[in-house]
Amino acid sequence: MSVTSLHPTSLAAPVETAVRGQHKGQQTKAAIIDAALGLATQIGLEGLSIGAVAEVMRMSKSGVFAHFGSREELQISVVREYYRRFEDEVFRPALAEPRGLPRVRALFANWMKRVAVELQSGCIFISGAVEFDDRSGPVRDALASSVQAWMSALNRAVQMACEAGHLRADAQAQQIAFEIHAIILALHYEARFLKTPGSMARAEQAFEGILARYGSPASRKR
Amino acid sequence: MSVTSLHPTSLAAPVETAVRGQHKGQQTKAAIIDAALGLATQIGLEGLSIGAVAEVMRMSKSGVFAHFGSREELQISVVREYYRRFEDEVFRPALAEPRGLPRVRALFANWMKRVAVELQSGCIFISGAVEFDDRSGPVRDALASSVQAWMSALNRAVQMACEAGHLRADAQAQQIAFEIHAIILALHYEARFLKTPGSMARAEQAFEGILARYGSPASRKR
DNA sequence: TGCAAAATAGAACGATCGTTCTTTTCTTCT
DNA sequence: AGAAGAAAAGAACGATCGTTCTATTTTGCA
Repeated sequence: MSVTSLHPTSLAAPVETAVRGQHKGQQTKAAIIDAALGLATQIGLEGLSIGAVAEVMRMSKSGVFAHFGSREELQISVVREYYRRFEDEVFRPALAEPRGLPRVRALFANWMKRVAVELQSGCIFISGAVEFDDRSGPVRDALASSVQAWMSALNRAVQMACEAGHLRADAQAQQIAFEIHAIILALHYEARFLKTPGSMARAEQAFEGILARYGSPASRKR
Repeated sequence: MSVTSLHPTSLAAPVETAVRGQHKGQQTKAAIIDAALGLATQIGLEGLSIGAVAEVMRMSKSGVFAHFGSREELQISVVREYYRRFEDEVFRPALAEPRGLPRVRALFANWMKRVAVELQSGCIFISGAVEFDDRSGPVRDALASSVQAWMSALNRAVQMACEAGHLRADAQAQQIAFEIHAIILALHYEARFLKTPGSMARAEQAFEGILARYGSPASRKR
């Protein structure tokens, strides 16, 4: 009798009330977004289904659904999380480098590092661009503004390199950023889809070519 | 009585037996592929559904289905048709130009022309690469081999330009082809998804930059 | 410890998908 | 013209999708 009154099994440990001050709902929501991001990098944002996420999470569909209220909101959360990680891995570490060419080099190097990992998993900014390029709505908006934010950060870094005299003063930052972006896209295409060997080295060489072409006359002498 | 015995409405005209020697089945199959290609360029190969094709064709789902036997076969037919048109519009006209730099320029110019049109419709070689990059099966194979065929044609043209002395003899054709491909991918991304103004001009400028960098010392003098 | 509130589960819905099977209509050839 | 065969329609299937609603369980706080 004393045993049954204690409800020993049904009363789970209170999980020390909170992990980093978060309530249970926010924790599992973060875990869901993490799982959904993993799925989305493989099968794309459009292929992302609530049922698949629920299976990975070992939850019910409605349990997952309740955290977002719609599939679109889940997709948007995934986009935002992806952007946050991209910022952490590619953009922020490069701020440790001095302005100008060193920072531009660091940005490209970090980007390449990330792509190297994504050759197995996939990049949402690339697959999403294809999936939403002639659609409209909040998912497309979240995706486009995330990419825009990153692209303009890259632009600023290149611009500073021009102003610092590391790149030709008359060079347009947008042109250089365009060509750097092009290299990453081609690397992704050839390595991930066509599985062409040596793509990483070709991307590196193409980047050096851009620097050589737009390098300032001063820096070209040495 | 004489009227009813004539079945005036149900007896359609025999369509003068054949159009260009093709039987009815092959005609409508070609029309279906054409409609499916139009849909696939907008919503992708994965989004292509038999029901949507049937609606465009004003046919029943099963009527469309019977021509292919499976959705995969329809997708493969679309890929092949797309390749055929790409060959006709981009590759074959460039063969009229003399080998070497003129032909490489023509290939790029034709490619740009096609992309300019595809900024409204979309490119299956790009969207398909994203959709099938970590999948396997006959659709992926058809897609990859089509792209490979085009890429190696581009490679050969660049190689001939090197051998003709129009480009540096020590330049690797694969590297140059990689960088040209990169420009097209970035143009597609920035113009079609981000809708960045001036992308076409940036792509042209990037191409000239490649030629300047890999131009042979001989041709650089003039 | 107990109670309100949050979180999750479960079942069901309408819709769409690819595919199969059967029946009807249209073509083609003799 | 009429028969044989191809082409298309129509209905139905199982599966999966996002979403809604209700019931149950779990959590957090007084």
